[in-house]
Amino acid sequence: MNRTLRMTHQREIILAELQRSKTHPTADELYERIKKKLPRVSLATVYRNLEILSEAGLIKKLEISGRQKRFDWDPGEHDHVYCVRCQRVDNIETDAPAPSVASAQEQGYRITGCRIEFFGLCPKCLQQQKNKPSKGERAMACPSCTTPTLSETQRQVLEALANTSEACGSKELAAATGLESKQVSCQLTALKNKGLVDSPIRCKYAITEQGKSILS
Amino acid sequence: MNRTLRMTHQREIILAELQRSKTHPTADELYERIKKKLPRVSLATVYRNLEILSEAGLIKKLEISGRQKRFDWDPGEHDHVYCVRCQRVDNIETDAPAPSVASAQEQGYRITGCRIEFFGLCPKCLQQQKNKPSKGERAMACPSCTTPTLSETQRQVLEALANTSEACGSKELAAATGLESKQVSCQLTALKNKGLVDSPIRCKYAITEQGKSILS
DNA sequence: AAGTATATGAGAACTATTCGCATGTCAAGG
DNA sequence: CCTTGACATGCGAATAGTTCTCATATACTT
Repeated sequence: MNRTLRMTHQREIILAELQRSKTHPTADELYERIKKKLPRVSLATVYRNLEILSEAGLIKKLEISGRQKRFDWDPGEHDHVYCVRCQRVDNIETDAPAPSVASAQEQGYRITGCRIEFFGLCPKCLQQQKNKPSKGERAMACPSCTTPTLSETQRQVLEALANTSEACGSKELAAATGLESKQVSCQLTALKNKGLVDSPIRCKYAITEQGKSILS
Repeated sequence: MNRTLRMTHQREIILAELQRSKTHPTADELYERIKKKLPRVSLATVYRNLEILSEAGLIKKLEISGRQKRFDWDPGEHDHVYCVRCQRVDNIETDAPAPSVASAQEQGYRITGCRIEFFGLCPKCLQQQKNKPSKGERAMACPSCTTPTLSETQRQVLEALANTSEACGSKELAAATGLESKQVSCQLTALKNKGLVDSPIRCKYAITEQGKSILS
């Protein structure tokens, strides 16, 4: 009835690869690395084994703050910091006493443990933020900095905007593109959120550098 | 450039509904409740507004341990307990000092906050666990106790098993069902994991009570 | 009242993860 | 050394939770 764990080749590699990593990788970061040594592994196997190994207590599963799970080769007690920007997770040392179970008023709960997470910006993201002060609040809105993809309509609007020398209103753009003005203003909002367009004067729009570069 | 928040009807209702809840609901628990007052709302609206409201600081988003996000009408500082079994989340009071930012050795991080979560079993789940001592370790393996669904092949195997008076081997079952023995043993494993079948003697299988009940 | 900025509804898309099944492999026993 | 059954794997499909897209509707500002 109680299963016996078998140490298969893939399991060994997965464990080894995790143990050599200084950070706390996600399942698919590991998968990418493992594929180099074991080109035929399946992502499911990686997930499965990480799960199994952590149930067996050989590693630890970190379920930090809503995002992907991460895995820790060190199953001992320790706390973590994570970067709210790039999601990186590191160990952290604290000299505060761990809040004991006794210290909490457990209204009827049977408490079995406690997790402490710090969060903030990692050194790298801190650096980046200093370099580009990120005009306005926009940077916050868009967590990932990947190149945005444009819908057909958005491209049309953006191109029209690229052809004007000065900021112009949505009506002119509607005329230039042949689209309805409702549509245009809606697309402009989307483009603005992506940082491809900005609005130097209320209700006037201009293409940004980023907007130009995406067209080429 | 800086957006203005509009207090729309749906936003009001969402906020009101969250504020009246004693627990910390997930987005779609809220959605279900809100639909009763506002039948045409869309789930996306609920998500969007919860996000916006929490950015605005009117409510708080709880990203606890890997599962769904939950929302808290109280944006003030406080800690939480959650049930590892049913995922319920409650507030918890602790008399331990909050680990200050200073107490952590932030290797290059700029730390902006800290989160403390306790976990364990909530009163309800504690009760349930006492009532059924859950034979063996099986309960651990299957976190959710929902009725499992059977594939066609599994049902065949299970039915064959129901027709035998004693435990039997996979070969006999293969003969009885007309399936290949490989398939049968594979399905047996699946069925065993679901608790519908057990193996009183090594390599002999029998249907469990639960298995019988699922066939009817 | 007009016009712009914002918000919404509906459903598609996306991401991270798990499942189902056929097939492969290991270890023990005849 | 060959079978057998337990345990593993690869693959693709399924799922859950959440976000995005776009047309349309609504709230503010002037």
